[in-house]
Amino acid sequence: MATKEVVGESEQIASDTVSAWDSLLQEIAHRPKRATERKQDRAKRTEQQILNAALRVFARDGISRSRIADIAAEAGISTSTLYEYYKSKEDLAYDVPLSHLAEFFESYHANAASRTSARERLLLYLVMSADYAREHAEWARLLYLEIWPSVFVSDTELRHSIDDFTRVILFLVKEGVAEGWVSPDRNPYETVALLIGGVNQLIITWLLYRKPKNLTRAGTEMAERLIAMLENEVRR
Amino acid sequence: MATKEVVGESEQIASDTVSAWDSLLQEIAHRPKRATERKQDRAKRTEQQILNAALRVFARDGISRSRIADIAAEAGISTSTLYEYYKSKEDLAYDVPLSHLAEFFESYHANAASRTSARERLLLYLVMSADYAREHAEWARLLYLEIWPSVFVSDTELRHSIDDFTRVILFLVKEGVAEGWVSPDRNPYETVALLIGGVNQLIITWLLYRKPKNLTRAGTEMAERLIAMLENEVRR
DNA sequence: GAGGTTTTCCGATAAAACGTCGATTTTATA
DNA sequence: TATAAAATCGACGTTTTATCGGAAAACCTC
Repeated sequence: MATKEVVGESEQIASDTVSAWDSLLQEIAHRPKRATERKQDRAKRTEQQILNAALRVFARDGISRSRIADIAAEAGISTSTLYEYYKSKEDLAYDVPLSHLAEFFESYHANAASRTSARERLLLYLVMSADYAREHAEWARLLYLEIWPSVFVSDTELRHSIDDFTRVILFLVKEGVAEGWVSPDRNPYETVALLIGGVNQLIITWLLYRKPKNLTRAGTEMAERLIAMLENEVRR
Repeated sequence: MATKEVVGESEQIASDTVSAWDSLLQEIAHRPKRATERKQDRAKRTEQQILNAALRVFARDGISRSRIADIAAEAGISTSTLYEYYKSKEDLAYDVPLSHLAEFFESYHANAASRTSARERLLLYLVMSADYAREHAEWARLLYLEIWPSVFVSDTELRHSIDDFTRVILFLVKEGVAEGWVSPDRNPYETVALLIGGVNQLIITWLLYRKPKNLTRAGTEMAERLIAMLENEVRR
């Protein structure tokens, strides 16, 4: 926390940092939706039904085994109507996780407001990632097991959102260096890979085998451990 | 390294450990191939051509966009012949990475022979994982970006092989506890997730963005850092 | 090396899933 | 309530996956 003695440039930086943080999360949580929005209420409802149905079917059967016809049926519409909304199965699959991802960012932004240090914010971020996956297992299964790594998401709204996920951590790691608890000698990108990798691996294992049983607890433990490890690197 | 004074039970354990290690890698590197093996040489060649063609096409187009007809053409056979070998595209996709994976285990086993401590063996394992991915980028792209997380690999030969990948690390982590450089207070599965996660995230990032430019170097750095972090946890 | 058997290969075709289009119904609005 | 725009759907064409029966090649035995 900045002391009152510190003024001028330092103050400026602190203020810049706060605003940079807020605008980063603002931008991330409210990425522009698709250009063409539906005009009628009925259509908005239909769109939502499609997304819900798609999430269920994709999570149950996997994207490649899922059939457009099944999703349409589940949504209570005809196959051809679905094509009015999405031009292909791939297109649909890449749109499904977006709303949840935005919701996660928003929820995180709200919760992070009370945390002042980058250290606490990072801890919260990692813990919340795991917990959100547990709460929304269908979504998580789709995102982590089927879509995240896929190359073909490039140049998609979704790829940007996934990259945002990384950007937040990168931002906090750099602040961590400024705060002095992250080693400045380490490549920040490497540190990011370390953090995301550890947590994601935990989530993936849980999605595949339902182990560890308590993902929230395991996520917290992992997050605390990772941060403690980073701190250990500087104090020597 | 065991001192000469230590004999009897301790010696026994050391010997058991070595043999457990060797038999683990033996088992892993030589998992039984598919039950029905081809009888004629011509057919064996055809099978190889299919696998090579499939790797190329899958890596280029992604599994879901790839067409069986394209793979067959690339392999120089008819579509129906391909179906004599694999009952579906999915089946084929899950068989493709296997031979490379076995090769990796074998290569690792050979290289690890000269390393005596679990620490060195673990380091080598992590470094070699990254390096093998760099050397066999098409294979790595298929395995890491498309298949590894997929739920539907369950009950497949491939899933066993992927689990083997984890088992080796788990084995070494437990030995690390015995050797005293891994904290016994930590859940070994968590430690494994940490290690695999960090390295895999690095590999995935490289496959997607070709960053970091030098994967071998980055992999070595990451592996050394991870192990140093584990060591930091015990010395306090 | 001829005859018989098994293995491998392929063309034709069925089955399934994807995707399009014009006609029809519903909604918004004036 | 007349009209235009938006949304829906059934019918149909296309693409991709998968099957099957028979031809061709390899193998085996005498």
